[in-house]
Amino acid sequence: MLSKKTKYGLKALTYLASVDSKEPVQIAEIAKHENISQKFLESILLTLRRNGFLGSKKGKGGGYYLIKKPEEIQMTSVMRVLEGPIAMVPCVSLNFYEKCDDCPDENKCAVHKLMIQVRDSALKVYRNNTLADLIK
Amino acid sequence: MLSKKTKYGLKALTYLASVDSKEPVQIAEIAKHENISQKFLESILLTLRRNGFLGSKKGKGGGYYLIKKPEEIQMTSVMRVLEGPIAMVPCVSLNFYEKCDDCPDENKCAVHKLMIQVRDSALKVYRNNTLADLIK
DNA sequence: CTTTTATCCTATCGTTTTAGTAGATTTTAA
DNA sequence: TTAAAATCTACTAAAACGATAGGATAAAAG
Repeated sequence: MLSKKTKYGLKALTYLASVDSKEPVQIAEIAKHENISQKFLESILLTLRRNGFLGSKKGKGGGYYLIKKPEEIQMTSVMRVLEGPIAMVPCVSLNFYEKCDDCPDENKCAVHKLMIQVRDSALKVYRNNTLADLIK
Repeated sequence: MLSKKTKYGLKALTYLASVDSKEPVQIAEIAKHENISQKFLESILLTLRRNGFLGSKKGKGGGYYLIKKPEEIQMTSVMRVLEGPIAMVPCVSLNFYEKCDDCPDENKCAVHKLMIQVRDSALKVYRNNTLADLIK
């Protein structure tokens, strides 16, 4: 299941990409437009800012804005920041690899074999989609 | 993340497929071989039996066995029973569809657009793999 | 018919994750 | 100096996860 965090984060990003203004957009506006709890969205935008997707401005006239162009924002990186590993098991994760303690030999593991394929197919989709693709 | 339930269920199925015996295999044997808590595995095998993947026999010489041939067991159906919907959001699920209450128009939703692609790519993999493929 | 072996079933439980909420603080513009 | 906005810290309710406990049921062996 996709977490609400990821879902809301993606919606916020696409909203920012679609308004395409040089002026910062306020949390309240995004929350209202996308039907998201404002307080919850706050924390999501914060992590997006800390991870280099958004810039912010405080005080009156403040808000959030995209730092990069939508065409330059790949879904792989967005998903990794919001949702975590793309792989469904740590033992097939490229960026968050961990060995299974119950599994003596990865190469003979059926779960491993299947999840490698699932990971690759998901990666293909995420690499193929930028923020710009999603707002077309 | 793949749940332990699904992971263990898959391992149990592949073990049963690989021993390929006409005799039922006991839970204890599977649990030991795959390093799974026996009690936990019990409940997993039970749901696999209730969903038509396994047969069982009680008493001495009892245990579990595959009902169908490994070539006939598709990963789509296994995943749906153990893990639930293949889609990451209910609004793109084929078998468990649900409308999002926050989303006014699915066709304009970026999350929807992306998750449709992810679902299709995962489905492709699961449809492409039977239990027999995983033990090769 | 009794004992043993194994599945079946229901209930419970501790931990972690999720999806928030509350409230005070800091920064900026007017 | 006041109002508007993001920032930060802490807390919480509910659900999901990963089991565990203990008895019920069924079948086979003696």
